Amino acid sequence: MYVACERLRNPSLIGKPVGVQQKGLLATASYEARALGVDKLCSLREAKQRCPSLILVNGEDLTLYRYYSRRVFNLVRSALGTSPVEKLGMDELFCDVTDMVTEHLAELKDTSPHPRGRWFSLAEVDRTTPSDNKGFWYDPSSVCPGYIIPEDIATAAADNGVTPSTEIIAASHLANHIRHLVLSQIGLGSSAGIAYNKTLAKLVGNLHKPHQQTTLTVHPGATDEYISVVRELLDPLDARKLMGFGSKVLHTLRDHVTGSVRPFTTDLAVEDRRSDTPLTVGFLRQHLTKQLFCTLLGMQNGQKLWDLLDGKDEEPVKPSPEFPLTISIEDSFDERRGILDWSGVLREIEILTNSLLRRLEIELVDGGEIEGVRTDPSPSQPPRKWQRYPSQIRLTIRGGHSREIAYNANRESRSAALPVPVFDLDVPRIERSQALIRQPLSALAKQILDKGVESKITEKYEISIINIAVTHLQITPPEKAINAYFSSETIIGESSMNTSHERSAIGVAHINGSKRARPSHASGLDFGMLRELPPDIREDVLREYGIDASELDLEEPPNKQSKSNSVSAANTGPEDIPADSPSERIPEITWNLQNRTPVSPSTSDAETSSSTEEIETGVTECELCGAVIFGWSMDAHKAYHAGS
DNA sequence: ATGGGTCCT
DNA sequence: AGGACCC
Repeated sequence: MYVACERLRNPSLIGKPVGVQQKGLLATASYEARALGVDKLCSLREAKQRCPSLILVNGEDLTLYRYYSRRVFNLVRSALGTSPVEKLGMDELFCDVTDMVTEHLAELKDTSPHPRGRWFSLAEVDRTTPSDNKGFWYDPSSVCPGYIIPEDIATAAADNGVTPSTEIIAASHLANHIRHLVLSQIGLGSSAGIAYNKTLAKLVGNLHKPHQQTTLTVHPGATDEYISVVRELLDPLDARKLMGFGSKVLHTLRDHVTGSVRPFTTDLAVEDRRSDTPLTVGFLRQHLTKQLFCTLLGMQNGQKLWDLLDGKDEEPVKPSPEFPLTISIEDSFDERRGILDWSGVLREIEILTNSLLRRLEIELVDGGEIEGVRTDPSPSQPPRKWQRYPSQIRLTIRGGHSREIAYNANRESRSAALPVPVFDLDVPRIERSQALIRQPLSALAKQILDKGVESKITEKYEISIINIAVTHLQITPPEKAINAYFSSETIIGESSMNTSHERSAIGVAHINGSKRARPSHASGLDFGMLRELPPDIREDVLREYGIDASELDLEEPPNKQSKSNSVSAANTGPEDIPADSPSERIPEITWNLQNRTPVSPSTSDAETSSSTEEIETGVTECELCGAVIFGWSMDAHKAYHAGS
């Protein structure tokens, strides 16, 4: 999906081997690149070595992908009306189309046959799309578009007497139509799986990847038909392909298998499992028991996972809320960047905080967001109103760069109330960021870092990840804060005491960082950071160093690494989308039609050819600046406004 | 591993 | 607050 989005921004990438880079790692690669031997998640070095022609794009900034993810989500939701649509990550959706299909089939009863086939009526897509998007024709005699499981069902239906249900056929055509909608209106290709539950839909959706869909027609009614088809499908698979079988679960199961099965078996197949062969679904079901699952994995979870081995899954499609539950931003640091003194830590936290506040304005403020992501009800007057108010802020730090730390190990987090004044859009963002550092973030960082004995000795912190999250998004505005959060005036009361405390903490860190040398001009004062501090804090720090602020010309950068440059390079740069970026194409969607009726997930990648009537039709005028723009580049143009 | 997310304990 | 899972 990332490659597909990049191709919408830069069509010259179409058809070429493209890799998306995040730090030293290849986050994903186009199918062309995969054909040349490049794997997802391999190191950059390995990728370049295996495929010298690989074109790399940096994908550390997710803004573009979030934007298309939102658009696809909104498009699918609007097409499906009240049907639940659940997002899984940025590029997969589950859809429970039970009600829609049921209504469709009910309507069919009192409709006479039509030469064009059957009309499937949809919810209105949205006001920018042609009216014929309120439904589509399909030919029920074509059975299901794309691949079908079991394979012979289309041809041998008459023999078997097993024919796909009318509902799964309708769902399959619906999936096909939605995929067409996403391609034609957004320019992203996709694959889909259609089945009677989430797990099976997701599973079959991954079977035929670029731009295909797969329908598993059998209903989990415990019939012999269902059992045999699903076992044939699932048994040979690595259990990791089932949702919920993650690394811990499989490790637990493997430990049990290698420990308890080996002593009393000579089965070569079992011996194999001890080394590296994957645990298959069939092996687990045949050699383990439900009771064992419950013992090993917990009562509830064990039951659920055990049922999954038979393709049984009752998980509902949970409608994803319009706004996420948390919004977070993070950066990772290697050995070169990740050895920081206290002021370095604060500097990185400030950069991240500023990025986070920018994102909150884009995603939570109505009137300030990228057009098309959420619709603005009255373009004439900009309301600029917060749609959600996070109430907590959390700082997470992962220390250490050693190879052998387990995934997610060493992460520590602390959270605090989010000060209400961050919502004041009249205050410049950088000031609000700095206030957040002062106000809870530096204290949270201290709580996490100053517990490390080692760091106290060296005055250096070994840091590999910093993450800042806002959580508990509320619809109702918080109580109005009593001011002074941003004020440089000293006021009486608790808030001024807190502030004062934090200031002195910053000053101390500086002194320690310079090996407690005499505070002087030549000592370890970080001028770059000093300039970043709000003037009142800066004065306090200087006072601790015994420096008269008037001796310094802080407006003149001591070196050319001015702070605003570094902020821009580290975080805002990639968000500045060129106004003349060309058009689009692409991604992966997984989506799903669920339970009593079909589910489908899907994923896929860009494709090259024609995506688009809509995309290439004509010229339109930008609502914001009046520029006349080709339709296909309007998204990028608007993103340009949003990012500036 | 990256830069995100969700839910459960 | 951390841990498991997902992309």
